[in-house]
Amino acid sequence: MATTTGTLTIKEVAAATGLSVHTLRYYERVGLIHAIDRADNSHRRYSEDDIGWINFLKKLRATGMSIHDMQTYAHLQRLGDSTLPQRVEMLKALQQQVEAHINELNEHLGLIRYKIEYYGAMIEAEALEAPA
Amino acid sequence: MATTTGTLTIKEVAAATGLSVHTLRYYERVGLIHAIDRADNSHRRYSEDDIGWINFLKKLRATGMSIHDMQTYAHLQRLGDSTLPQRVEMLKALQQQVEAHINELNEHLGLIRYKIEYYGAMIEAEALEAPA
DNA sequence: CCTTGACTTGGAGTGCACTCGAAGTTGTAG
DNA sequence: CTACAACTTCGAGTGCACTCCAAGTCAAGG
Repeated sequence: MATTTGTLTIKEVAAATGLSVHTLRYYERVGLIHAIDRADNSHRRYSEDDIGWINFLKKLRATGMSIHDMQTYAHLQRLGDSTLPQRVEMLKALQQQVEAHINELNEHLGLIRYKIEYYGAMIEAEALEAPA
Repeated sequence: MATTTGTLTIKEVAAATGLSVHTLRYYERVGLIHAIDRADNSHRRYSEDDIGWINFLKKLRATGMSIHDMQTYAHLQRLGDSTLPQRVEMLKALQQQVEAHINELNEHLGLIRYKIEYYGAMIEAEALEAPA
């Protein structure tokens, strides 16, 4: 649990995480990321741990979690281990949403595949009707 | 291919499809839905076929397709069978996106499940340290 | 000394997909 | 005749998640 001291610039973190520097500052501003360490010139210096957290945030976003809910989660995280039960509840709710979402996508995927097949057959049929 | 004549009000279609009346008008305005038949009093009268199309639109949206791309698709659809190849291409691209999305969600789901497990164990451990 | 470039801040602007408001028309019920 | 409900249009407003801008600071290079 060695809290690595910050060494990475915001640009480096942007490159490492795929978020823009704008988004990194935005995330910090809205409390998704804790107040980042500063160098003497007041520039941000991120640690490796920060990268880990940011990558986790990215995953939460990618599951469809809203910024608002992520703020709640980040806040609980900062409150420490006493909030573990609440965080587990949030994760369980998220798990169910994601599972439901995957199921829905799979259903729609079935229809898409069917249409590709069906339209493909129609195109074939037309090609036969009017051969070159 | 009997083009059923419109009998359903916008409210009924909203109830049937789960879209709001606002959204139904909006979709028509932006060209996702063709100009709907009107009753003598200029009220919209939807057909069963319209419901089918709207439900398909909902599925496209649910896969993450943008309104813009849906406009393209709807436009091609209205141009008739000659656009089948382009529509198949769009569907194939969509299929790949959805498959990729599902894979991503499954990966993140793995992490979520892991965290639920791990945090669950931490909570257990804490409960043992400080028994009631 | 001057320029360049990477950073800082606060606040404004953007794009998307709706969502709503205001004012008007029409048809039915009391 | 009046009230009401359901619809109509056009345009404005909303919420989300960024995304960008202007003006300023600071360190290093020429």
